[in-house]
Amino acid sequence: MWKGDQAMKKMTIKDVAEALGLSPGTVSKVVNNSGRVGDKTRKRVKEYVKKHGYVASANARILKSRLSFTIGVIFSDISHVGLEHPFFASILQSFKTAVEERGYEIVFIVSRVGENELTYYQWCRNKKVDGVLIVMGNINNPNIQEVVQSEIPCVSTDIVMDNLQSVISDDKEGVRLALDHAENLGCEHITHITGPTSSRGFAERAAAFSREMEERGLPLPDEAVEIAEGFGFTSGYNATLKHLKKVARPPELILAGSDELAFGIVRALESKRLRVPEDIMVMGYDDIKFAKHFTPSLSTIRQNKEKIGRLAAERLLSAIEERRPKRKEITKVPVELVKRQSTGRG
Amino acid sequence: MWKGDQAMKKMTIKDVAEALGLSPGTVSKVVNNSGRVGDKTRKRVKEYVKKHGYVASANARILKSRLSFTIGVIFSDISHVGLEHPFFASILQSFKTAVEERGYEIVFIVSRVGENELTYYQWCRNKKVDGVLIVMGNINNPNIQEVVQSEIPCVSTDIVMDNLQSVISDDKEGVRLALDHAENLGCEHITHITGPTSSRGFAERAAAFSREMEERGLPLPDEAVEIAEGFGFTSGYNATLKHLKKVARPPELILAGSDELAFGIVRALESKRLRVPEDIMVMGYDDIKFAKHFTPSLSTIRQNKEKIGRLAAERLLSAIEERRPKRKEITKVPVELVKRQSTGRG
DNA sequence: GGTCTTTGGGAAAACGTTTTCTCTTTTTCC
DNA sequence: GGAAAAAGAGAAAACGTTTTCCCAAAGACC
Repeated sequence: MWKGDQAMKKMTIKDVAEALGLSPGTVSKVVNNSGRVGDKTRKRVKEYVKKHGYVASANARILKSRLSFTIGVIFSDISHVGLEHPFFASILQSFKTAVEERGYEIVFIVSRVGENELTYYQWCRNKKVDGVLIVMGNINNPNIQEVVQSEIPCVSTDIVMDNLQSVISDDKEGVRLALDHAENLGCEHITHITGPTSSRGFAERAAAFSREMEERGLPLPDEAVEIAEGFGFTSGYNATLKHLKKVARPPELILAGSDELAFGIVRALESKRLRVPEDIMVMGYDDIKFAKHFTPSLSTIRQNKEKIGRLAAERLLSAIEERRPKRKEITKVPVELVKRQSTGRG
Repeated sequence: MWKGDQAMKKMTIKDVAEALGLSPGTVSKVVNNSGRVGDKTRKRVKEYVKKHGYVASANARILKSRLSFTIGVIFSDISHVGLEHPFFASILQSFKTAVEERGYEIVFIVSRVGENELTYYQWCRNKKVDGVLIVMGNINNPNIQEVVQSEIPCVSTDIVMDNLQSVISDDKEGVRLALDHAENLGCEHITHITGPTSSRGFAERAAAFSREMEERGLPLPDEAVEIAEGFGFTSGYNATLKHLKKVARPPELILAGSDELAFGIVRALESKRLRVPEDIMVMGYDDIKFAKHFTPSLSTIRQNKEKIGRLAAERLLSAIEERRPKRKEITKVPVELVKRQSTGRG
């Protein structure tokens, strides 16, 4: 027989109070370190609680006190790749461990509960989440706008909006580092292949690329920026073939908007008998775990995913605990150039 | 000024009742499709609720009705790689979408809340989760044992225990397919390099490997099974070097316990001037997304991660909704051989 | 028309906390 | 020693639901 048959009854605050000859209120005060309680009583309660492993019902507590110690996570809906996307998964992981260290937990925001649809904001109110992390979202999504403009503290590691704190990589710097590297390698004809510009990161890098190229006086024909229709391997592959058809002569270096795109780019080039890096060099962006195991190992701009997640957690928790009014604020996290074979001298 | 200043007051069931000249009880009955309510009233309530987007406070509901529509997820603690592990992330993702389709949501079980430590079981009771998914866990962890032996419905996609439903790959079949493939390629001297056998999957594959090798009458010296000290690239790399030192002559094929190990194995071999697949073949296990982009692309045994997650969800939700007594039950999900370059003819 | 059911809906007691008062008792201070 | 202040603890009212009774009205039946 399974042990559940003898499942102990859940211990409530009343049980504790009774066992100690106190009132529930007093016990509550001890547990929450609030209110005034005598030293002796305090100690007695603390000991009992520790010994018997009492812990307050989360739901009752939240219901009464409107503090849930819960962070809602918006992982967008765009297809259900979510957790399988290494870059976002990394950020979420470090955010998660950071908030957990401070006693919070994360929960995914969904827009359906039972039968009826719910906006993100309604859901958050409903659940009384203390804050929201947007790890992947679209600026134009009204659901996201609503929650960002609401009274609920938010932070994003992806988008930038009014009233929203963002913790993101310094994309301008990233592109600059990439182009410095390219110039050092003697490359002048450079193409940027990136993902849909509906994603802020891609858009920003594309813009920075054009600006930088111009400033450096490097050639910037229209075809120098190619937008792939997605962000995976296949998108990079197809975009590359398309690009090669457009241009008279392949560029000397291709800067990808992400590592996954770069993988596709490299394979597409190879399929056209162009060797990387001998005939053409390729740089990625992100430095996901696999970039260094790829062949050729991928030169890339490393985004500090761990730090982004951790910083986002700090910002959000401060905002929650200090009840600051919301305002737009952007924290840029430095990026780093990682040189590997894909831009190595042949 | 941000919209939060005018944040609408949350609508409660009382507001709805009042607006319609009804009692909260009646509204509740309509919302939950329970109890007896006249057709006209029912319709009136439904319309109002839909129009004004009322939705019951999750916490109040859970507190009263002991049904949370929430699944706790145990992602173990072993380092904090969790979400960054492609195999487990995939399973979790498909589990997540499957339960969300049925109106449940997932939440990560942590063993600390505020200041005090909590066992998984306590945490579950505290949160009133309806069920638990163990996506990565250790049989010997008392915390896990406790929750598995409790009255809370559980399902695992990793471990196998008494009173526990498991949805796992057919590892015996996987190893058989791998060895069939090896034999077809004319390999006899085969080594298995796998991860720590504290993980069920690794242990099972190692066992299956030895058994199968014996049954086939293939050579099975002690060194034929090498246990790496971890499950990442580096572990595979080091284990391979260690293995090569032990043996007089390298094996003809190495079967890895996971793709990530296989990546390390291949690179280690290459560092010793052994070409894959010409000099020695390598097979992975899992077929994570990157296996096909690796060079050489990795032959592997594909675990159907999507199906495992989905099936686990189905099993768990049925168990919850049908209130079946718990018992050990293993659902094996078929695996599939994927032939790629790492075992291709040179 | 008088009983017997059915039907629709409300009252109120939980669920397990937190928190604001209030009330004693004790301490402090001159 | 007495008044004022402080300290310690309890009572009770929320928080927003669900659910069990219970009661009145209406239908059904002979």
